[in-house]
Amino acid sequence: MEERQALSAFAALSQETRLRIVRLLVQAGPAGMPAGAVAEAAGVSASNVSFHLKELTQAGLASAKREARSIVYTADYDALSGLIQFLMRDCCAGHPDICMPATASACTSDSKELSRA
Amino acid sequence: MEERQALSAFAALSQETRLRIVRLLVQAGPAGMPAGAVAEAAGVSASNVSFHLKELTQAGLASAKREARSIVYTADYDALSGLIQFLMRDCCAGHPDICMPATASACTSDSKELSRA
DNA sequence: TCGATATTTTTAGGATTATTGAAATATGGA
DNA sequence: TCCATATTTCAATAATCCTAAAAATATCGA
Repeated sequence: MEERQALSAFAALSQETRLRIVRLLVQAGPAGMPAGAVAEAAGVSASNVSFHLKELTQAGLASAKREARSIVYTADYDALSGLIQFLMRDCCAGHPDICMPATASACTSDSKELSRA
Repeated sequence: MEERQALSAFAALSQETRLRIVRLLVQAGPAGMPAGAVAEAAGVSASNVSFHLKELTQAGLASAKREARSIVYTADYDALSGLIQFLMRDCCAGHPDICMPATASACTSDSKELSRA
Protein backbone atom coordinates (compact mmCIF):
# COMPACT_ATOMS: atom_id res chain seq x y z
CA MET A 1 0.00 0.00 0.00
CA GLU A 2 1.27 3.40 -0.97
CA GLU A 3 1.39 6.38 1.32
CA ARG A 4 -1.35 8.16 -0.58
CA GLN A 5 -3.73 5.24 -0.09
CA ALA A 6 -2.78 4.91 3.55
CA LEU A 7 -3.48 8.59 4.16
CA SER A 8 -6.92 8.21 2.58
CA ALA A 9 -7.61 5.10 4.60
CA PHE A 10 -6.60 6.76 7.86
CA ALA A 11 -8.81 9.75 7.05
CA ALA A 12 -11.71 7.43 6.28
CA LEU A 13 -11.30 5.55 9.53
CA SER A 14 -11.01 8.69 11.65
CA GLN A 15 -14.76 9.29 11.57
CA GLU A 16 -16.95 7.53 14.10
CA THR A 17 -19.79 6.61 11.75
CA ARG A 18 -17.41 5.34 9.08
CA LEU A 19 -15.45 3.27 11.57
CA ARG A 20 -18.73 1.73 12.70
CA ILE A 21 -19.68 1.03 9.09
CA VAL A 22 -16.37 -0.67 8.42
CA ARG A 23 -16.92 -2.93 11.40
CA LEU A 24 -20.40 -3.79 10.19
CA LEU A 25 -19.16 -4.57 6.69
CA VAL A 26 -16.31 -6.72 7.98
CA GLN A 27 -18.66 -8.63 10.25
CA ALA A 28 -21.04 -9.10 7.33
CA GLY A 29 -18.31 -10.92 5.51
CA PRO A 30 -17.92 -11.45 1.77
CA ALA A 31 -21.71 -11.37 1.29
CA GLY A 32 -21.72 -7.71 2.25
CA MET A 33 -24.65 -5.54 3.34
CA PRO A 34 -27.13 -3.40 1.40
CA ALA A 35 -26.91 0.34 2.13
CA GLY A 36 -30.27 0.39 3.87
CA ALA A 37 -29.26 -2.29 6.33
CA VAL A 38 -26.03 -0.42 7.04
CA ALA A 39 -28.00 2.75 7.71
CA GLU A 40 -30.31 0.99 10.12
CA ALA A 41 -27.52 -0.86 11.91
CA ALA A 42 -25.40 2.26 12.19
CA GLY A 43 -28.34 4.38 13.28
CA VAL A 44 -27.94 7.13 10.71
CA SER A 45 -30.06 8.50 7.89
CA ALA A 46 -30.06 6.98 4.42
CA SER A 47 -28.44 9.99 2.83
CA ASN A 48 -25.81 10.15 5.53
CA VAL A 49 -24.88 6.48 5.15
CA SER A 50 -24.74 7.00 1.41
CA PHE A 51 -22.27 9.83 1.94
CA HIS A 52 -20.03 7.80 4.21
CA LEU A 53 -20.20 4.69 2.05
CA LYS A 54 -19.04 6.78 -0.86
CA GLU A 55 -16.15 8.07 1.19
CA LEU A 56 -15.18 4.55 2.19
CA THR A 57 -15.43 3.41 -1.41
CA GLN A 58 -13.25 6.27 -2.64
CA ALA A 59 -10.74 5.44 0.07
CA GLY A 60 -10.64 1.89 -1.26
CA LEU A 61 -11.95 0.34 1.95
CA ALA A 62 -15.28 -0.79 0.52
CA SER A 63 -16.79 -1.68 -2.82
CA ALA A 64 -20.34 -1.68 -4.16
CA LYS A 65 -22.27 -4.06 -6.34
CA ARG A 66 -25.91 -3.91 -7.35
CA GLU A 67 -28.09 -6.82 -6.33
CA ALA A 68 -31.66 -6.50 -7.47
CA ARG A 69 -33.02 -3.33 -5.86
CA SER A 70 -30.29 -3.05 -3.31
CA ILE A 71 -26.72 -1.91 -3.62
CA VAL A 72 -24.62 -4.21 -1.54
CA TYR A 73 -21.42 -2.95 0.04
CA THR A 74 -18.49 -5.14 0.93
CA ALA A 75 -15.40 -4.42 2.98
CA ASP A 76 -12.18 -4.54 1.02
CA TYR A 77 -10.16 -7.06 2.95
CA ASP A 78 -7.00 -6.46 0.94
CA ALA A 79 -7.10 -2.76 1.77
CA LEU A 80 -7.53 -3.41 5.49
CA SER A 81 -4.80 -5.96 5.44
CA GLY A 82 -2.62 -3.60 3.44
CA LEU A 83 -3.18 -0.83 5.96
CA ILE A 84 -2.02 -3.06 8.78
CA GLN A 85 1.04 -3.98 6.77
CA PHE A 86 1.67 -0.32 6.04
CA LEU A 87 1.64 0.51 9.73
CA MET A 88 4.00 -2.33 10.45
CA ARG A 89 6.36 -1.64 7.57
CA ASP A 90 6.51 2.12 7.21
CA CYS A 91 5.85 3.21 10.73
CA CYS A 92 7.80 0.57 12.57
CA ALA A 93 10.65 0.61 10.07
CA GLY A 94 13.89 -0.18 11.80
CA HIS A 95 12.09 -0.97 15.05
CA PRO A 96 10.25 -4.25 14.61
CA ASP A 97 10.02 -4.51 18.37
CA ILE A 98 7.25 -1.93 18.23
CA CYS A 99 5.07 -4.31 16.31
CA MET A 100 6.01 -7.37 18.27
CA PRO A 101 3.31 -7.09 20.92
CA ALA A 102 0.73 -6.77 18.15
CA THR A 103 2.02 -9.52 15.94
CA ALA A 104 2.68 -11.74 18.89
CA SER A 105 -0.94 -11.72 19.96
CA ALA A 106 -2.10 -11.95 16.37
CA CYS A 107 0.19 -14.79 15.50
CA THR A 108 -0.84 -16.96 18.38
CA SER A 109 -3.70 -19.30 17.65
CA ASP A 110 -5.64 -17.75 20.51
CA SER A 111 -8.60 -16.61 18.46
CA LYS A 112 -10.55 -15.49 21.51
CA GLU A 113 -8.75 -12.20 21.24
CA LEU A 114 -10.14 -11.73 17.76
CA SER A 115 -13.74 -12.23 18.64
CA ARG A 116 -14.09 -9.29 20.96
CA ALA A 117 -17.11 -7.23 20.04
CA MET B 1 -6.99 0.61 22.78
CA GLU B 2 -10.40 2.18 22.95
CA GLU B 3 -12.35 3.42 19.99
CA ARG B 4 -11.95 7.04 21.02
CA GLN B 5 -8.18 6.73 21.06
CA ALA B 6 -8.18 4.87 17.76
CA LEU B 7 -10.25 7.59 16.11
CA SER B 8 -7.79 10.22 17.33
CA ALA B 9 -4.85 8.15 16.15
CA PHE B 10 -6.37 7.64 12.70
CA ALA B 11 -7.06 11.36 12.42
CA ALA B 12 -3.51 12.15 13.45
CA LEU B 13 -2.05 9.76 10.88
CA SER B 14 -4.24 11.00 8.05
CA GLN B 15 -2.08 14.08 7.56
CA GLU B 16 1.01 13.85 5.38
CA THR B 17 3.32 15.92 7.56
CA ARG B 18 2.26 14.12 10.72
CA LEU B 19 2.72 10.72 9.11
CA ARG B 20 6.22 11.80 8.11
CA ILE B 21 6.91 13.01 11.65
CA VAL B 22 5.77 9.69 13.11
CA ARG B 23 8.16 7.88 10.80
CA LEU B 24 11.00 10.17 11.84
CA LEU B 25 10.27 9.69 15.52
CA VAL B 26 10.05 5.93 15.17
CA GLN B 27 13.33 5.82 13.31
CA ALA B 28 14.88 8.04 15.96
CA GLY B 29 14.11 5.37 18.51
CA PRO B 30 13.73 5.75 22.26
CA ALA B 31 16.18 8.66 22.31
CA GLY B 32 13.67 10.75 20.39
CA MET B 33 14.25 13.94 18.45
CA PRO B 34 14.12 17.62 19.45
CA ALA B 35 11.37 19.62 17.75
CA GLY B 36 13.86 21.66 15.75
CA ALA B 37 15.45 18.56 14.25
CA VAL B 38 12.02 17.21 13.36
CA ALA B 39 11.16 20.47 11.64
CA GLU B 40 14.33 20.40 9.59
CA ALA B 41 14.02 16.72 8.68
CA ALA B 42 10.37 17.10 7.76
CA GLY B 43 11.00 20.29 5.85
CA VAL B 44 8.42 22.42 7.63
CA SER B 45 8.49 25.56 9.76
CA ALA B 46 9.03 25.51 13.50
CA SER B 47 5.52 26.65 14.29
CA ASN B 48 4.04 24.12 11.93
CA VAL B 49 6.00 21.23 13.41
CA SER B 50 5.01 22.46 16.86
CA PHE B 51 1.38 22.34 15.85
CA HIS B 52 1.61 18.84 14.45
CA LEU B 53 3.69 17.53 17.34
CA LYS B 54 1.02 18.81 19.68
CA GLU B 55 -1.62 17.00 17.65
CA LEU B 56 0.40 13.80 17.77
CA THR B 57 0.93 14.19 21.50
CA GLN B 58 -2.76 14.78 22.14
CA ALA B 59 -3.53 11.73 20.03
CA GLY B 60 -1.21 9.74 22.27
CA LEU B 61 1.18 8.85 19.48
CA ALA B 62 4.08 10.89 20.80
CA SER B 63 5.32 12.28 24.07
CA ALA B 64 7.49 15.22 24.97
CA LYS B 65 10.23 15.73 27.52
CA ARG B 66 12.35 18.76 28.01
CA GLU B 67 16.07 18.28 27.62
CA ALA B 68 18.04 21.43 28.21
CA ARG B 69 16.81 23.96 25.67
CA SER B 70 15.18 21.44 23.43
CA ILE B 71 11.95 19.62 23.83
CA VAL B 72 12.58 16.08 22.73
CA TYR B 73 9.73 14.12 21.21
CA THR B 74 9.46 10.36 21.27
CA ALA B 75 7.13 8.04 19.42
CA ASP B 76 4.76 6.15 21.68
CA TYR B 77 5.44 2.57 20.75
CA ASP B 78 2.60 1.21 22.82
CA ALA B 79 0.12 3.45 21.03
CA LEU B 80 1.33 2.38 17.60
CA SER B 81 1.29 -1.22 18.63
CA GLY B 82 -2.14 -0.73 20.15
CA LEU B 83 -3.45 0.79 16.97
CA ILE B 84 -2.30 -2.21 14.96
CA GLN B 85 -3.97 -4.47 17.48
CA PHE B 86 -7.13 -2.37 17.29
CA LEU B 87 -7.27 -2.79 13.52
CA MET B 88 -6.74 -6.51 13.86
CA ARG B 89 -9.14 -7.01 16.72
CA ASP B 90 -12.01 -4.60 16.16
CA CYS B 91 -11.97 -4.32 12.42
CA CYS B 92 -11.17 -7.88 11.56
CA ALA B 93 -13.41 -9.26 14.28
CA GLY B 94 -14.85 -12.56 13.23
CA HIS B 95 -12.74 -12.64 10.09
CA PRO B 96 -9.15 -13.31 11.12
CA ASP B 97 -8.40 -14.28 7.54
CA ILE B 98 -8.39 -10.58 6.70
CA CYS B 99 -5.38 -10.03 8.88
CA MET B 100 -3.60 -13.18 7.92
CA PRO B 101 -1.66 -11.77 4.97
CA ALA B 102 -0.43 -8.96 7.22
CA THR B 103 0.48 -11.08 10.18
CA ALA B 104 1.99 -13.73 7.96
CA SER B 105 4.51 -11.32 6.49
CA ALA B 106 5.09 -9.68 9.84
CA CYS B 107 5.64 -12.91 11.62
CA THR B 108 8.22 -14.23 9.22
CA SER B 109 11.78 -13.41 10.12
CA ASP B 110 12.25 -11.72 6.76
CA SER B 111 13.28 -8.35 8.10
CA LYS B 112 14.14 -6.99 4.67
CA GLU B 113 10.49 -6.06 4.37
CA LEU B 114 10.79 -3.92 7.44
CA SER B 115 13.69 -1.84 6.27
CA ARG B 116 11.98 -0.27 3.31
CA ALA B 117 12.47 3.52 3.37
C1' DT C 1 20.27 39.68 35.33
C1' DC C 2 20.36 40.19 30.36
C1' DG C 3 20.35 38.59 25.75
C1' DA C 4 20.11 34.85 22.51
C1' DT C 5 17.99 30.70 21.22
C1' DA C 6 14.28 27.24 21.12
C1' DT C 7 9.69 26.29 21.45
C1' DT C 8 4.86 27.17 22.24
C1' DT C 9 0.60 29.64 22.15
C1' DT C 10 -2.49 32.66 20.04
C1' DT C 11 -4.92 34.41 16.39
C1' DA C 12 -7.30 34.66 12.15
C1' DG C 13 -8.19 33.08 7.65
C1' DG C 14 -9.56 29.92 4.44
C1' DA C 15 -10.51 25.29 3.32
C1' DT C 16 -12.52 20.93 4.16
C1' DT C 17 -16.03 17.95 6.33
C1' DA C 18 -20.51 16.47 8.48
C1' DT C 19 -25.30 16.57 8.56
C1' DT C 20 -30.07 16.98 7.11
C1' DG C 21 -34.12 17.02 4.15
C1' DA C 22 -35.86 17.38 -0.39
C1' DA C 23 -35.55 16.08 -5.04
C1' DA C 24 -33.89 12.85 -8.49
C1' DT C 25 -32.56 8.29 -10.24
C1' DA C 26 -32.75 3.34 -10.90
C1' DT C 27 -34.83 -1.23 -10.21
C1' DG C 28 -38.32 -4.97 -10.06
C1' DG C 29 -42.95 -6.41 -10.04
C1' DA C 30 -48.08 -5.73 -11.02
C1' DT D 1 -46.21 1.07 -18.58
C1' DC D 2 -46.86 2.48 -13.88
C1' DC D 3 -46.03 2.14 -9.01
C1' DA D 4 -43.42 1.19 -4.85
C1' DT D 5 -38.92 0.67 -3.02
C1' DA D 6 -33.96 1.58 -2.46
C1' DT D 7 -30.39 4.62 -2.99
C1' DT D 8 -28.05 8.66 -4.52
C1' DT D 9 -27.55 13.55 -5.52
C1' DC D 10 -28.19 18.26 -4.39
C1' DA D 11 -28.20 22.40 -1.60
C1' DA D 12 -27.49 24.77 2.60
C1' DT D 13 -25.71 25.21 7.16
C1' DA D 14 -22.82 24.20 11.01
C1' DA D 15 -18.79 22.46 12.63
C1' DT D 16 -14.15 21.22 12.35
C1' DC D 17 -9.49 21.37 10.65
C1' DC D 18 -5.14 23.28 8.52
C1' DT D 19 -1.90 26.67 8.07
C1' DA D 20 1.01 30.68 8.63
C1' DA D 21 2.49 34.81 11.14
C1' DA D 22 3.05 37.19 15.24
C1' DA D 23 3.38 37.30 20.10
C1' DA D 24 4.53 34.99 24.32
C1' DT D 25 7.19 31.75 27.14
C1' DA D 26 11.13 29.10 28.87
C1' DT D 27 16.03 27.92 29.10
C1' DC D 28 20.95 28.64 29.11
C1' DG D 29 25.32 31.07 28.89
C1' DA D 30 27.74 35.43 29.49
